[in-house]
Amino acid sequence: MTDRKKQILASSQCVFKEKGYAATSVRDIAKALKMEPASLYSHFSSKEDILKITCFEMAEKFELAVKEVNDIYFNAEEKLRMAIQLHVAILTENLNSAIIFIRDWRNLTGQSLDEFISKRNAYEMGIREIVQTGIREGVFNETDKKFASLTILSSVNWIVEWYKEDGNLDAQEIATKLSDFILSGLKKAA
Amino acid sequence: MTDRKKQILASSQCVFKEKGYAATSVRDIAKALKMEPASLYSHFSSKEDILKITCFEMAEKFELAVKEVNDIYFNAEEKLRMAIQLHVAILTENLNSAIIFIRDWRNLTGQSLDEFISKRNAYEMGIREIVQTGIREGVFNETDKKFASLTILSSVNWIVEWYKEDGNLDAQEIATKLSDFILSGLKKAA
DNA sequence: GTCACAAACTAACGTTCGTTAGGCAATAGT
DNA sequence: ACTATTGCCTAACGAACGTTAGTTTGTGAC
Repeated sequence: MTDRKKQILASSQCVFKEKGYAATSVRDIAKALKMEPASLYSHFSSKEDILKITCFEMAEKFELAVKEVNDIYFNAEEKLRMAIQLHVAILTENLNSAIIFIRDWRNLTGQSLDEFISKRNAYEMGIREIVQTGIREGVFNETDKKFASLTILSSVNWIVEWYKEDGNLDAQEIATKLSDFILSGLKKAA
Repeated sequence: MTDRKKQILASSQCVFKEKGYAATSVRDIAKALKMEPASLYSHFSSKEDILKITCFEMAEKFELAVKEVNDIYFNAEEKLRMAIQLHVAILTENLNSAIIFIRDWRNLTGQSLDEFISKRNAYEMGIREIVQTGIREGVFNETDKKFASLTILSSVNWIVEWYKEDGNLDAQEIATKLSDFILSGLKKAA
């Protein structure tokens, strides 16, 4: 990928973040780059191409993260904390793409959509297995594994809705707080 | 609101749920109702009118729910459990609208958008106050209140992504599980 | 029977959409 | 110096968009 292509990609993602993929026109993207709409097609084959690249680049990052966690860390709490930390890091370091990954992937069509969904499911299964490991090890409460992993992922993903780069919480702090919350809950130990 | 208008509204919401508001055309809605696009304008002034009604009807339900909780329930854990239960009930009983409420409100414009955001913020503040009460009462851990309430809301809202009416969990069960998870976390008490 | 009204229709408006065709200027390789 | 390639341009395509105007149809009230 050329530098120019990366630059156009980043700018597109910025516009998508603001208006959403479906409500953003190719002309909006071009305007943000101060170029003509038609010129975009020297770099991308279609508007959906931009969405596709964005979604799959993010999917790959998450795929690598879950692999890393499973390769290196041994006990379940450690694994879960690390998975959350990596997840938060990916989201915050790629905030525009992350929002598109979470919010706009539905606009993919055909085979891309199917492939994306299966990658998403694979990642979710990765998290679910960590939860399962914890239960097997006796350190997590027996619980509905699917339910628990969906709840974990939802609270992690939601940070893209309020995270600001110049806010008072950095990614590491967020990950720690989130992990504490997920592991220990709100209620004071009796 | 006439029955026919309600019917058209419900059908529109169903189409919006599938494709998203921005990607849905007035012609898509009309086709689902087996009527002509122009006929919709006997009932609604614009496509955005449908979105507006949907979002604000949902906002009102949530507004009433938080009021009810604050009027009736006294201790913080009870309040939080009830708020979650009502929230889940609203989502599951109005699944199509709920998805639009959560996902598509950004497509509102002008004053409607501002008003919607302020209603949303008010609701979030209601939840935050419940958390605050719990901390004051000494039953919740001292924590970042904003962070905690956002995390709670995110995990509750995410159920619209996977909840199926014919699934094996009903709304009450989901609310209980979610409350348990939020209050006690994943980790076994030491 | 006719009047009023609601709710649907047909037809079309002007705009915006994603995309393509074809050309022009600059740059790099030989 | 010539050629190929890259990256942008202008112009425009056909399709789809949200919406409006004006008309017809069906229904209930008097």
